[in-house]
Amino acid sequence: MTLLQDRDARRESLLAAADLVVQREGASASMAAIAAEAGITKPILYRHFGDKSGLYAALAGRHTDRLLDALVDSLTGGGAPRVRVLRTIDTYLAVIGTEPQVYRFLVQSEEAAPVHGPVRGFVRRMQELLAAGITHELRLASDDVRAPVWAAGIVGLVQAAGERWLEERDTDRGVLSELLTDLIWGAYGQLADAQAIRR
Amino acid sequence: MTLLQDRDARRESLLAAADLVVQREGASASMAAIAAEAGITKPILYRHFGDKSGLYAALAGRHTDRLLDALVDSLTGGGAPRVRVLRTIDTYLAVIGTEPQVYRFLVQSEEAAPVHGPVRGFVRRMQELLAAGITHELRLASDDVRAPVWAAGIVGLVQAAGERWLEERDTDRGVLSELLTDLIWGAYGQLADAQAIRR
DNA sequence: TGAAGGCTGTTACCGTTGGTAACAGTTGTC
DNA sequence: GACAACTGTTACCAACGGTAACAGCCTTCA
Repeated sequence: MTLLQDRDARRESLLAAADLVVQREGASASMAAIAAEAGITKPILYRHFGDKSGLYAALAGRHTDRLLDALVDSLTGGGAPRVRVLRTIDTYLAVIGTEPQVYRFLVQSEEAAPVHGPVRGFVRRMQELLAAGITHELRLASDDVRAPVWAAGIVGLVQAAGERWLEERDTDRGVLSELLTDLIWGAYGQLADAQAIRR
Repeated sequence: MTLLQDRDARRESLLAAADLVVQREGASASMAAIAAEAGITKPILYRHFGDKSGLYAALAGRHTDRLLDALVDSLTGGGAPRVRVLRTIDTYLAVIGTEPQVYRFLVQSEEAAPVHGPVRGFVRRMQELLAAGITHELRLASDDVRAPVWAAGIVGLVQAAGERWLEERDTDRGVLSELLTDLIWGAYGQLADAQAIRR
């Protein structure tokens, strides 16, 4: 029992060290450097994470899980649909705006392929969540392709607008959240009116 | 003169060989393998492209330039704005649907960071093009942030929906193009009505 | 008590890869 | 015919991911 606790605690401390090195040296940080930061040697890292992609996946998963939790809370909290969407977008922007290095590690990281796995998983889960919400909210048929297409689109829209905002920072976060929500709501009406498209 | 021609022709043949190897072995192809495919040795590659990221950037740039040309043609061709947007989206989907390996090399390539440069350049040019078009079409003020935000969003929306479509292939291309155009048009109206947001 | 097994940690090594220095052949020029 | 410039090669280096083999330590059980 305490063994497992020790193992988990150790794993956490290793991830913390890896986080440090990645923030400092970028995603191309070497396993030896991470091991040195943690005060141990390479084989221990490999015993814990299998290989480099395992470590990076764990590192990324940690962040995506946290982000996903925050977004799910925002989306499933109280309020009218539009309020919930606005709140979710604002939460997303708040997180990436507060920790841009983490964001860059996750989506733009030069030379960090293993990260793609967790990130894709995160994006997919977000899409599924939205698609289910849309299907329910608009009372669409369960095989109407428009829900997943729209869900994928909205995720991409917010992600791209957020990335641009990170680079430019030419708007208040709240204003941007409102603008994006407005845009989405306009298209939302479009979706509600038209005919079903079965897959 | 003929020297430059030779050099360019050679460069092209090297890129073609690199293309082959990358399609076959993925983006983690080694420089030695590419050199072997081209029938020469490593230092020649390095003399032409500087380093690995130079080669990959050239390779990616080739594809993004081609794609950008096709999209610009579609977008600036004749027809009403909605027709031009529909045509552009359809062109995009046609290209990525026809050459999914190229698409994956460009945006999902495991372990091919240098590619991000050209791809980001491509995305940025596309965003600027759209932002200018929107500003002009809706007669927005040149410092209205909504145009670039919206442009970034629409690019992200189409990209994300396209990526999902590549994985699922659960709709006809034409139907998807129409659906995306409808969605965008709905938001477009939203944008036209609201107040300006100056940066 | 003491021997055996498993866990934690290390050193030292291997194979591959990106990248380069140094050298050889070839061709055009004065 | 010497010389410069270019094209090409071999042979090497450094760094990195990954692993085998060994050493100490703590628990467990006869």
